[in-house]
Amino acid sequence: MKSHLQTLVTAAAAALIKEAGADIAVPSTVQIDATKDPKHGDFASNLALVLAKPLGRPPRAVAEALVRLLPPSRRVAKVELAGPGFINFFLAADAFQAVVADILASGVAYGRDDSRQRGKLMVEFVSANPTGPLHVGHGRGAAVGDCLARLYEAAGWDVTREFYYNDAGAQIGNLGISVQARIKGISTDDLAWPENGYRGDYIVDVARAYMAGETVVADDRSITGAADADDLDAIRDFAVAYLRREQDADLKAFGVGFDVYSLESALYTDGRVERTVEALVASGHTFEQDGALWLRTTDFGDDKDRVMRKREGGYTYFVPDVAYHHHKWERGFARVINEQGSDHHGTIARVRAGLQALNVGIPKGWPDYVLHQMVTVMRGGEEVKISKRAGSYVTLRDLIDEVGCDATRYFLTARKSDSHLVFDVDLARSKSDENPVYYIQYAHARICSVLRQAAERGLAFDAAASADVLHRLVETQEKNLLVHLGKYPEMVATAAEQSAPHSVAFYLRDLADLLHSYYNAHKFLLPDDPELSRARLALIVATRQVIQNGLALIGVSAPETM
RNA sequence: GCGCCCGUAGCUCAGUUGGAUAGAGCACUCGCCUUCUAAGCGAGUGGUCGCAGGUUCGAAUCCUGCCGGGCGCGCCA
Repeated sequence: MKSHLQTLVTAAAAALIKEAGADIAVPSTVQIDATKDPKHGDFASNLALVLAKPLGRPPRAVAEALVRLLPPSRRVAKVELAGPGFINFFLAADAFQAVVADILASGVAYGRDDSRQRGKLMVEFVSANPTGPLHVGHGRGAAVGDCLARLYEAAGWDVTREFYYNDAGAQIGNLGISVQARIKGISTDDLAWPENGYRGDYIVDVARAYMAGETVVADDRSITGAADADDLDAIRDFAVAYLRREQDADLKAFGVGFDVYSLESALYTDGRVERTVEALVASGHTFEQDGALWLRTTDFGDDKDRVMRKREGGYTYFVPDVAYHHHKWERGFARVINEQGSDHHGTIARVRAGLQALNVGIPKGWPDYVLHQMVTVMRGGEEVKISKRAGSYVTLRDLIDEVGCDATRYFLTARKSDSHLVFDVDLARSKSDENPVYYIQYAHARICSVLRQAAERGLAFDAAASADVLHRLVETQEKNLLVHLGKYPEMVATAAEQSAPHSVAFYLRDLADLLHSYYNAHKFLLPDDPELSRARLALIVATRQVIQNGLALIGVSAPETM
């Protein structure tokens, strides 16, 4: 609808410029906006205001000329001038009603572009190291990252979900020592407890499973406990697999899955780290100082140079990071989105700088980043900080167990990711009108309920019989609903473009709002007027479809009863 | 000190590639269930969009400077 109006207005602008003999270009994208106030029609254009200055004529005069030159359209019922020079479009009723037929015909594909023609795209997210249970912050990353992946898929990208982790470094060594200490009966209160040991209760579970000779199977590895208290390598390998399995279980309970797991250790064993160093040295951007090897990342916009090889030997994490991202590029991902906590934002400039130094044709701003801010968990008006299991932080599992997967996903998705998020546990678990999750799901369940009643009363919905009765949808609530349903594809496209999953949650909240208002104002099952009944059922079935499609994007279920 | 992010109603937050009178939920006040689920609806109260300048037909939105909060600034990851 919007693009149709853009075509009309662009044509009018071209004609006007020609008529005036002016040497200016028609703006490449003519702005057409849905109006806020129905008095201003359905859509409005500010083009006359934009063209007034270059044409050297008052905005109102430009607007009048544009209206005069506007090609006729069956879908436009009326055009008005208003305010300083806005052109307001009033559309014909059937232009809105047609969206119902469109949705019913498209089904789950409504709002989607399933062609995958836009190319390969990777979303790397969560990427937690296997040293403990996932915490709320990982949960936010999982919810946002997975929703982004679904949005990009809906927008026509061929999406790969990737999880990157370190299974070898100092943190993992520390993990092994911690488990070994527990095996030997050392507790966190003892003097012998390792200085930087992981203190959470889950370490005890790992130790017990290892000594019991359990076999653990994670998504990307499996291992059997060797039950040897002195074999630190075996303990470490077992602990990694055990904690990976725990994380997989949490992610599965959260409805999040991955296509690829990448290991930092693999970058060393397959020689990529070494090759990266060689390539960077060959680039001429490295130098030796204080016994260390540095990369002059300041040549590429970083605010200080970075060490690659430490004085005592061994590479900093920066090198495998560059190697890893170079590999992503080689794998053919023209677009990569790294979803991370904003506390890591300092790494962005140096990774991009390292990739530029390689000089292999990677664009300057590649890869993209979506950062999320911290999550504060509140219960009973107070901040919750401690989980028994993890020791020092609230786990994702805690939240799922307490408020459920649906509410957790909704609350972690429904905020702009670069804003701090206050997760109110009491609100999320309340089964009342205060809770937006239930509000949206209730709208869906209500429609299902009406359809059950319809079947019982012999008014069962029939898509084929509804196509030619849509002109009966003329009430205010029906118009509002039709307009909002028509905006769904644009919402999906914009949310993907702007990497803004929260707009899906807000759209659904508004859609549910319109449905509930409609429900309270009008009846759907009208034995005395089967034609109107068919039209209204078609409208709410279309609404149900869009609620389902939207909830699917944020990974929240659409229950048929509540 | 430097860099990034945030500051909008009492609370939690939308709205930021400049558009018409700044929105929603909660809370508060008043109404609505013999009728398809009241987990719902309607009406009302509530704002110097952190502050001060600037840019222009027009600024919550763009620019500059302040104030307040978060995060980062390791030869840790």
